[in-house]
Amino acid sequence: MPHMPVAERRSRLLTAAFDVIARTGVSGATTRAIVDEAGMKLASFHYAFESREDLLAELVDVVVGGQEVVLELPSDPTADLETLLARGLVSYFDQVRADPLRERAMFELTQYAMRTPGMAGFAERQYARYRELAAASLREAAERTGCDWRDPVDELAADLVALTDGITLAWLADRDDRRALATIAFAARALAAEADRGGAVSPVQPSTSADIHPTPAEHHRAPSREAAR
Amino acid sequence: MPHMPVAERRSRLLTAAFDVIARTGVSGATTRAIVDEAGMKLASFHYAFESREDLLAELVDVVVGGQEVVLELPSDPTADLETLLARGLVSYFDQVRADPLRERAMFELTQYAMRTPGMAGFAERQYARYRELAAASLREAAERTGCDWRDPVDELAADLVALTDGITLAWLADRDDRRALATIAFAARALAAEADRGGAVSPVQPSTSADIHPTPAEHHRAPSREAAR
DNA sequence: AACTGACTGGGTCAATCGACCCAGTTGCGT
DNA sequence: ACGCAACTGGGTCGATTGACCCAGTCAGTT
Repeated sequence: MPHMPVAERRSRLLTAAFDVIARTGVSGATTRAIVDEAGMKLASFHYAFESREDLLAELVDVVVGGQEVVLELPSDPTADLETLLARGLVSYFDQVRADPLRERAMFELTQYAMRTPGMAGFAERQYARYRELAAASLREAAERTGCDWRDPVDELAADLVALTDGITLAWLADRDDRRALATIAFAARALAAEADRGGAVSPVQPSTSADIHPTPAEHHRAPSREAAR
Repeated sequence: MPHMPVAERRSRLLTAAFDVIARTGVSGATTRAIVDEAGMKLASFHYAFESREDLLAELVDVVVGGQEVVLELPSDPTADLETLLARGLVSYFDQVRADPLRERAMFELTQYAMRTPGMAGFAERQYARYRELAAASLREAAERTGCDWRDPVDELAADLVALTDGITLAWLADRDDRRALATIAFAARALAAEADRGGAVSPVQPSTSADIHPTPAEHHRAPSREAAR
């Protein structure tokens, strides 16, 4: 309603568009729905953006570049590599659970970019970014536990991205927390098996998934944290 | 144009709708675009289907139920478990490469089902079906090589589905054949590590991924076979 | 406090959407 | 060959869409 600089207005419209896309998909993100979500009038839209396509292109750009957190590794000096990876994956999964609509919007935007002629490269860049972040996490995990990856981290990063994608997609479809956590345990086991322990660390032994469940018997429960605005 | 039974007409409209969705997404699959693709007139649409939603619901139903091939295991009595899984995954990947639009349409329909109120269960059923097929493949692979899965196959099936989903999604985004095959090698290694060799089979040893690449150094090349029509 | 350019609000436009209608035509069962 | 139900074709409808316009209003500068 009140006056505000263009940059601010553009930014607000972008987050509003993202929220609308999360709820109703890209096709539901009409100019009217977006300005409604942002609490503006329709004319403000074409003042801030050339067109709807223009906004969507910028949104994809911002979203790809702003992608930050993949694995948040706990600072536990006693944990071995597999446990560390499992904890990191669980923390990622908690993020997904806390805001499922965000993940849906991400997939939606990726598919939109893939099928829009001028934006073919965006989806590719997005996955390159994912791998980048995954590689950083893998490097740090190995360093902390004194392990060495047998193959280049970039290769392994692609494996990690594939696993998180698969876990996320399946969970979005069936919302089965238990199964997702079981797959996370498998993923940690599989990734840890790709490393040699470099120093004097005790050998990695196959573990059950029980020790990585933060809240063991809490299936199908909505997360406490609300979606960030 | 000519007369034909309702069932035939419905069927043709369904496949036409699937093709349109593959090309332009669910939102692009308007009633006019669908009948155009099928070579019919607009009135035929509402003669065969109650509404556009009705067609989409039936399409999701058919697509979920008609899902068949996941892993096609080669009949090689000398292959060990990991090699068998790797070959199966490569054959799946070849299918994806042969008809990428089909996979895109599948993801598109899954997302549509997830965000459409009345069709929440369809996405869940789809993934249950995926796991079912994956479990069958895993069971057969273990049986052929005389191995035993340490955990229930249903658990492992979820892992396999996550991996194939992740591999497919990443490849659709960047079309990097080499990376996809490397991830497939990782997947086969990781899955095979979940089995105990039951009989007198030689122990599974870590292998490089070189032996499963059908065309080792062919990056970013479009597949030779064209999408099936 | 006056001025002026940045910004808003409400309205309009052609295009496209799903849905529907109905007079005409086709081809099957008999 | 004939009757009639199954089916087609062309047109229409209200709703929604992206885009645009312009007179009015606000805020920062002087």
